[in-house]
Amino acid sequence: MTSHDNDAFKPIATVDLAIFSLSPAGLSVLLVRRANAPFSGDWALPGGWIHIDEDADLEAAARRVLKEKTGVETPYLEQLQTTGSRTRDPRGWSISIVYIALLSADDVAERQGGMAGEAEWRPIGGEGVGLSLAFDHAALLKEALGRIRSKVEYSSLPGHLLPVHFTLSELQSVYETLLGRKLDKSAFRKRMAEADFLEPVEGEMRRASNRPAQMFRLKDAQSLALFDRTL
Amino acid sequence: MTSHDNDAFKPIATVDLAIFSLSPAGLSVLLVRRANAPFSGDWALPGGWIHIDEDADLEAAARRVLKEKTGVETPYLEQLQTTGSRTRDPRGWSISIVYIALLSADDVAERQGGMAGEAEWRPIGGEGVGLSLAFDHAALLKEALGRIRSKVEYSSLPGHLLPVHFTLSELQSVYETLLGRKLDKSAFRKRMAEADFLEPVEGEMRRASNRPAQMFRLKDAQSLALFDRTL
DNA sequence: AGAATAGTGTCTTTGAGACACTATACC
DNA sequence: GGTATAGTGTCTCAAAGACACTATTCT
Repeated sequence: MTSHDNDAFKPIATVDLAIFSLSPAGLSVLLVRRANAPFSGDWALPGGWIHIDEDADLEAAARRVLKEKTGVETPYLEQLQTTGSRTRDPRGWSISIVYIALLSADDVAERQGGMAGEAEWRPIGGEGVGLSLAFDHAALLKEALGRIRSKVEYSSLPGHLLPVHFTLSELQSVYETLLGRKLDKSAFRKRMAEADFLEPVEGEMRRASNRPAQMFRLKDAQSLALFDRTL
Repeated sequence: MTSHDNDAFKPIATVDLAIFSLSPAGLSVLLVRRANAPFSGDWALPGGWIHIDEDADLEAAARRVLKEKTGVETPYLEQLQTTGSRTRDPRGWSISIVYIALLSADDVAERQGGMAGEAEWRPIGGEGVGLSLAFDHAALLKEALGRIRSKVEYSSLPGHLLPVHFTLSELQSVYETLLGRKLDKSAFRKRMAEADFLEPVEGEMRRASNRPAQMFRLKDAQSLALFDRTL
């Protein structure tokens, strides 16, 4: 047995989540207020220790944290990156494995009030949430935003933030919000048709005081589809 | 203090590296033969425990391992992903943070024989090295290859595998090797000029029994430049 | 001059963007 | 018919690929 089987030499390991959804104000992230030291009272990304007796693997740990904080079980979930250093947590050498989760608007609507206490959706303004966050979470959130904004250009990512059924106009609107620029309707529809990650919901139409619109759903709500080219 | 300050609840944490270079047979990866259990005698990606008294952060740990195994200090280094589960290491719940390193051909030439014993360059054939590897390292290597192959399409990645000075023809040839297809010379040169990550080495020319070729170097040997569009 | 590779110019085709048009509902 | 949004067609322009041509060295 080496000295490293002595647990005093092991770093601390947590899983932290950047959980995103759409609110009327645009893209929002879920933050929790810390109850305990360190950083007691500060806002932070939801997270928790890895439970080696309970979690089969890292993704299971991330899903457990997500379930605890939001009640949602099967969102889009992707590993972002891992940070670790001697100084990021005053309690000692610490590692954080960060995941990004995208919640469908349906999930968010269902869970109104059913969320863990002291958790709150904060809209994203420019670089972040305009709050100082615990640990290095402000930097982690910035990384997560960078990843999301870059993926909007070449993936089905925005579709995972909408309700399960949506129209092409609604989808285009989310792309425009996240990209911060207008897209051409004709070109957009051509790209969606090529990309082939949507399927029409037969018979379902969005009705209003105008021509009804075909509703669509993602062919696979668990994974992103990537485009050949950029939008 | 919670029960998780008891170290028996902490997972094991290691840093593992997929170190790539170019050999006459094409892209190669550095493997080491394990001296101790578990998987004693098997080939594995080079790696090691995080030394919480010595490593300031994860990247420092990766650089330390790289230096120990190859002697190289400043290659291109990027975090790939983190795996962790109860079953991947028989000693217990274990996390591996995986990094990709790209070694310049100059570094490899210098270190001939200066490498740690029982380390060996293995050429990549299709999906992997054609060996069964310790732990889940075969899957990790496959992920690393996927990342590399995808980045060749839209980044300066191949330039990091060449000697510090190289010609455009040599660079094109590496792109072609990694992509597995031929590229048009004219289009390739236009793209490289736009991408703007190369600078000519004034006065230096590759001489042979034909027209001499201008030599180039990367403007930044530590980071990748990304293209707007795909090759 | 011939061989070999470096480096550039041109033509054709493809695809994205701009924009206008048609379609179908409610009022 | 008027209005509002859905959905499609067309034209233009720019970028990418194919390919041919010129340039420069050594033998």
